[in-house]
Amino acid sequence: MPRPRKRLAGAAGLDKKGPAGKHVKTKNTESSSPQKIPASKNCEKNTGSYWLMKSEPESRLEKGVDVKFGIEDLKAQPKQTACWDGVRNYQARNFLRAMKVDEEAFFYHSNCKEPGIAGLMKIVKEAYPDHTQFEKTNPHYDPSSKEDNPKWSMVDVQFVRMMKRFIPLAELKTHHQAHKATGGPLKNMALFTRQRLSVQPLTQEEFDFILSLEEK
DNA sequence: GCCAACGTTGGC
DNA sequence: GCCAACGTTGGC
Repeated sequence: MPRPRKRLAGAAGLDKKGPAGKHVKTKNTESSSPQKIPASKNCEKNTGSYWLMKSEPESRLEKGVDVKFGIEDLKAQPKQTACWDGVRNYQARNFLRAMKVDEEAFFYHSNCKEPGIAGLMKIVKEAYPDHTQFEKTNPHYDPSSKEDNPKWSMVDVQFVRMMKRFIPLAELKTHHQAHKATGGPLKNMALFTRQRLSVQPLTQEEFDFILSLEEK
């Protein structure tokens, strides 16, 4: 996305930085399907999908603007809430549009010294137009997007908690490789099979397995 | 800083 | 519509 990059925007009107855009900008075709995530089908609580969203925790200038936005930055926002702007990839955008309030997402640190999952957040506002696409000085400005038909969306996310311990990418990769060989929950994890996708879905099994790693 | 992966652009 | 060139993502 953009790489994460993102910046600013406060959620709900505050203006601070939001999570940044996380990665991806790109435009693919609108045809990427909005995805279908297995939804559970009942009406209990939390039957929705799980997500993983990437953002860069270390400073990096993009068009002169620092796109840093790590989990500590989210935690520091008013109400520990921020908008996730800057996504400029159609497939990632479609996942943003599929998110429902209260669904949980891992906050993944990318393009940094130690990449991996830093914590948990939840969706507190469903997709709405990403205002940064219309701001000429924003690193993710998209001159092809029109106000009356915005191309890009964002959601608001709220910090839930840090992982009990940071889960490094290298560790996830080790499990992914073992699971590919002998079967296991991370066998098809998007982090490895859809390498550059900054917003991605996780199955219940993937989510639960990753949470179980906290105890090791 | 290098570079592999992969999405986008644009000539034809 | 093909595909080479190019730009971005993001690990290492």
